[in-house]
Amino acid sequence: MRRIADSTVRRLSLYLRFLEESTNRGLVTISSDELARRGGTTSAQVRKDLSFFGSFGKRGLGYSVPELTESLREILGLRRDWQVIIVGAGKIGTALAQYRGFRQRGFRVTAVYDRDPKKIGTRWDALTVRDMAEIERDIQKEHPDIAVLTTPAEEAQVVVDRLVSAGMRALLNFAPIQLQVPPDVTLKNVNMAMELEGLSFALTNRDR
Amino acid sequence: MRRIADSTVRRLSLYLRFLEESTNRGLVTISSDELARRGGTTSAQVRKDLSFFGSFGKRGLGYSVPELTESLREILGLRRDWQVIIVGAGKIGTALAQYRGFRQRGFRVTAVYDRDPKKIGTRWDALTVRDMAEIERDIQKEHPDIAVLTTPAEEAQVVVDRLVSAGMRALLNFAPIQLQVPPDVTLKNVNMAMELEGLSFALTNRDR
DNA sequence: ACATGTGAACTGCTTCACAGCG
DNA sequence: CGCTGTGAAGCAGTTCACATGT
Repeated sequence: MRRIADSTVRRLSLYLRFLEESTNRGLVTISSDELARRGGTTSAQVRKDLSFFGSFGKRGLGYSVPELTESLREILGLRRDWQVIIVGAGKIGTALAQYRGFRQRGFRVTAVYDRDPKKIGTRWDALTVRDMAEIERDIQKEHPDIAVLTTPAEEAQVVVDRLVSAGMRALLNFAPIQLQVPPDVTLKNVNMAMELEGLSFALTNRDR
Repeated sequence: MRRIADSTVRRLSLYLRFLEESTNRGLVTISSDELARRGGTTSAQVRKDLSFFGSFGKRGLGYSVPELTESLREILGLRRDWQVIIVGAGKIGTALAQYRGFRQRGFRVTAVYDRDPKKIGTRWDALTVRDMAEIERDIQKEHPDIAVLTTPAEEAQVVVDRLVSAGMRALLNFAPIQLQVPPDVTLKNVNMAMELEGLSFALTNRDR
């Protein structure tokens, strides 16, 4: 398989969302044009994105909603559940741990870590905040798939180094800092400061 | 001014972060190469990014940390404060409203809205949750600059339409849905579901 | 007739490489 | 000599346009 662009994967994720919505509305087929309108892209883009993985449509007709849904789940690796740990039990970590959308999509939060003794042992729903000191042991025992980082920026790189050497290979970073990871580790960033500054730039330079 | 790529603006935001860090470490000058290493890019990229806005460096020397910091603040529109409202007082909205990083960077959360009567009137810090019904009036009176959307996905588009017709021109959307806005409105998305699915894809297709 | 699938053209971001200047 | 600033080249992602299959 040829290398797939990040932008393509993001759009596949969107298409899947529309397909799920279409299923709920009882639609049986959908065209690349309809998928494109909802995703703010073009029909050619939709077809090109899908073409990297195979031929899923019927000429003259469009795509079968259930079949394309299943194909996208397969492509995105969503036919299985993923074990997620959250590192950092601050405001955002807490909010994420309790966020329903995760489990609904097959991302099961199985542990939350913090190093603050006041937080360790606290319970939310079925989760107890664990001691950061135990994280290496736990990773080697429980093999979580994805770590979500919600520590303060100052600690994030140190924590990442620990997670990576303990074996984590997929990280979602919320700390407003660019982390360094080895090439076999996949890192995605959610950087609200950056997005806000993007809005600030747009507002400032609107009428150029 | 020529149209600036989104990716460029995001990097400028990163450069600014490193510059602030460099200031704290007492550095006086910095080279494009150093900026590049921290941002996971190349020195040519750094120089090209900056070149869209002017010449900030000294040949043979590099960039003055305080001068480049100030220039980037200017470019990104960060020499003023921005008024931010949060729409949706759920888990994530609550976490964001209390997030210190916002105010530190000049983004002042001035109001939080929800339509749930049980939440309206609740106080956090200096903020009281306001009734969603009053949002149009408030926008016209208080002229907030940026709205952060943390409503459930089902309600997000309706809320956006209300915000836009009330005059909002910059939106940061946390709902896992692609929103439609007119071309004069700037919309940025933070979509955790999409990032997680990107990680799922990477983990699944790693050894292609 | 209609919508897909895809090579070819195009657009625009990134990288190169070097002239220019301190 | 070192590092910036920048045209030119390279490359990746997007769009076009049409042959193809139903």
